Order: sequence, then C-alpha cells, then structure tokens
Amino acid sequence: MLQFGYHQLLQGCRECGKIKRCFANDLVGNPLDPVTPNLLHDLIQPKGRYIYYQGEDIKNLFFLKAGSVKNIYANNQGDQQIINFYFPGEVIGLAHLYHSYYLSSAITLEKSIVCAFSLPFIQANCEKFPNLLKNILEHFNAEILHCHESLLAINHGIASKRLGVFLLDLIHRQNLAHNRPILIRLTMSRADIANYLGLAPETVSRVLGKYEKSGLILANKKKIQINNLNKLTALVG
Amino acid sequence: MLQFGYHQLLQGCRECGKIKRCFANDLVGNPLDPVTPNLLHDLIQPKGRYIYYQGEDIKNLFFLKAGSVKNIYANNQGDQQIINFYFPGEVIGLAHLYHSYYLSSAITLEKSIVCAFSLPFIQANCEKFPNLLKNILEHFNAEILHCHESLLAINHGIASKRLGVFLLDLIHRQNLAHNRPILIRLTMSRADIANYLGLAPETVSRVLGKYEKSGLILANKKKIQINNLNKLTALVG
DNA sequence: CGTCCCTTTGATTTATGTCAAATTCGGTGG
DNA sequence: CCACCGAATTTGACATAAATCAAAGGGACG
Repeated sequence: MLQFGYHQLLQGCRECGKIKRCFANDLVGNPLDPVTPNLLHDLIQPKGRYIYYQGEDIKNLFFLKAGSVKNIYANNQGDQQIINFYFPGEVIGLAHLYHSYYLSSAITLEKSIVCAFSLPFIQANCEKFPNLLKNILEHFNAEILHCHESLLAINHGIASKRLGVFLLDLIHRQNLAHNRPILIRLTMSRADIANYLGLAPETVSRVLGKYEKSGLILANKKKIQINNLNKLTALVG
Repeated sequence: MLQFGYHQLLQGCRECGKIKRCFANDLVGNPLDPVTPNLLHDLIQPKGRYIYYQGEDIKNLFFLKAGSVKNIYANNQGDQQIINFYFPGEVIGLAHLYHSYYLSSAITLEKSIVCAFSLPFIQANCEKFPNLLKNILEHFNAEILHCHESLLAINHGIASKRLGVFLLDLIHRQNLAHNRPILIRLTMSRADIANYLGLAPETVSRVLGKYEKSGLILANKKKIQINNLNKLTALVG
C-alpha cells in the first residue's frame, strides 16, 4: 500500500486541476503525520472497478479527479437502482458519512483517478480546519439538492422531459455550457441512463431519436451534440 | 417578537419530548447571550402556514416539535413538487444551509409547533460544540438517504409499490411499528400524496382501495390501519 | 473476419393519466 | 343540533405514454 507523508501528497495535490473543490485544498498548513496512510493519492482505476461495495465497512471518502463513476443501490430482491453519476471534482461516499457501512456501491464507468481520504483523517481535520468542514457541507448540500431536482424531474416528467433534465444536469456539472457547440460525452450505457431515469432502455433510445429528428441534438453513439440549448431548457420547464 | 434569554429557552427545551434529536440538546453549558433572538421557542403555527417561502433569504433552521410539514418546490412554469414531508423530531430547512435563499417552501399540514435556530447561532455554536455539528450532519445524512430511497421507489415501482414505500416510510419515521394494530394518521391530502409520489390523486385512491380489498390495510379517510405489515413489506421489495 | 453485446426499431400490451360524475367530508351558520 | 355548501375523495369510462416482447442492425474486440 502507498505510504507518503502528507507534504508529498499535498505537493502533488497542488497540481491537481480539481484542487479548488478538493478537501486537500483545505489542509494547507496541516501538521504532517507520515505514519498512517490516511490520504491515498491518484489511485488509477480501470473501467468497471468497484470503488466500494454496498455493505462494506466505510473507511474512506473519495475525491474524483478524472473519469466518471456510477453509484448504485441494490435491494434485497436484487433490484438495482443507479442513484447518481459522479464527475471530476465531485466527492463520492458522502451519503454514508454517518453509517458504519456503505449503503450503495460505486463503480467506475471508464478509467478514472480517485483520491481516498480516511474517515478518521477527515473527522480529525474538520475540527482543526473550518474550511474543510465548510467544503464537506457544501458537497453534502449539493448532493441533497441534486436529489431533490431528480425527484422533481422524474416524478412529473414524461420520458422526454426526464432525459432533458438529465442532459442539462450533465452540461451543468461538467461545465460544458460555455462551449459551442456543446458536446457531451456519455460515459454510461443507455441501460444505465434508463435505470437512473426510471425508464426502459428502448425508451431512452426512442427519445434521443425524437430529439434528433426535431433538430434539438445530434446523437452519435456516446457523443451528443446540443444544437439548441434554449429549446432543450424550455422543454424541461 | 419573542425575547428570551437562552437559559429560559433551554429550560423549556429540557421538557420537550423531542429533545434528544434537537439541537438544543447539544448546547448544554452554552454561555448565554440574551440580547439576540437566535432561538425562537415553541412557535405555534396553524394549518397551512408557511414556515418559509421559496426565494426568501435563509435565516433559520427549524426543529419540528409537533405537527407535520410539507416541503414544496415550484419551478418557473409553476409546476409544484412536494419534496418531502416532515414529522416531529425532524429538522426543516437543512437542504438550504449553504445557499442564501430558500430553494423550496415549507408549509404546515396541521397545527404545528416549531423552534427556530438562526443560522449565525448554529454556525457559531458548531465550532464550540462538536455534538451539535454531529447532530446536524446526521440530520443531513438522513435527508440524503431518504432522497435516495424515494428515488429508488419512485423510479422502479408501479403505483402500488410506491404507495407501499410511502406508508412504510411513515411508519418508520413516526415510530409506529411497535403498536398493534399499526395506525397511521395521514395529515396530508390525497393530492399531496399523489404529487409526492408522482401519481394522479385518482391512482392513490384506487391503490388504497385495492390494498383494502386484499386485506392489507383498513382505510378510513385520514386514518390507515395496517393489518399485515409483513405482506406490505414484501410488496415493496 | 466473426462473435458478442449494445443499441435501435417495430408491434403489442398494460398501467396509469385524464376527463367526468357521483359521493362523502368538513366546516359554517342558523 | 342540523342543514347547507364547497372541497376533497372516490368511482367509472376512455385515452395514451411507455413497458414489454421480439428481432434486426451496428460497433468493439479478439
């Protein structure tokens, strides 16, 4: 297992493109404790790798530096529900912070880079660094708000509205709105999107087809080009 | 406006049946500051009263001592979505903690009693009282988990499954499971339930009727008696 | 070049929304 | 206490969006 002193780790962190949102950013001036591997840095994970398993003891929060991850919950019957997707700059595992074990699994959708922060480390440093706490609360808050918006969209939308909300969410979370044309790279399968939105994969396919016919988007397998953001925004309400 | 010193307020708090989950419980030994009205105690609200309005500046977190509250979000088009219901011992307004204004409205469903904690008060005391912070994070966490479960239920359930999940959630959150028979008092209208579950009010009515015919429950207007909790649990998966 | 899996497309079924009407409930005032 | 009114709920008939079932097309990868 990796064994770095914090100073080395944090040195590397300063060059991370996502440092602004990362916990590491809040630890500047932290007294070093090179003995325990509380911060695992730049773990490179292949596609399909479990970051953590549902039921496993919770040990870390993860900061996603590159790639993408799906968060999936399975009930007793084996039904599976994708709860959320995560993108660079986001924190994975937050929803489990006050439980002893993970309540869902996190799986990479593509080759990804994550940094792991141990819970004792986080908790100890929250007391010392108010900014760290604030950062965590903000991520927490974003998680709740995202959930609320998902609920609204899924509850009251027909399929085409749900997919519209999904696309807009991707644009927003990946900061794509300022590019022309807006290009989305879907790292998840149609089945994943369908599961996430509570639709059948066939319906996702049909709605994308319908969007394309109406000139709203240009869809080519995993690449989506948004031609008319205003119209898409209007569609979802 | 009410003007009490904290010692008086906290005195009253110790007799509150919900003190265990309340922030006030974490403030024992707090130095008093009787000047600012940071803690408004036992506000009695009639049915239909707004605790806060969507768009209003966020000033307080609220602890619900008695009654029940619905949390509702309206988009630009005027579509409304009930995000959650709150019951005694729960905290209202948490999802807005890191925004400047409320992103949804909270409305009492019946005569209710709430206590208001100002944000500066909360924030200042979080630094002094680790238990307070822990408490807030636990409430936060519960909020996220509830959201996840709602998503799962609503996404992958047919109407009867959604309503089953809803009833089980009420039983759980109101600690009704240990009573025989289990009696639920629905403080919200059928239309509210329908909106929350993403169904039509007629469907809610029909599903309740179906439950009753199958002997699962006994429904009499706002009162629901659960006859077969195991069967209901099995139904929702 | 062939296999497998993902995706798309088409035909059919079904759950649930919508519209409309009947019934019940809850509150108000005589 | 009872009669009335409006609102909420239930019930019924019908329309429709989306699931399901089935099969064909297209990429990725060995």
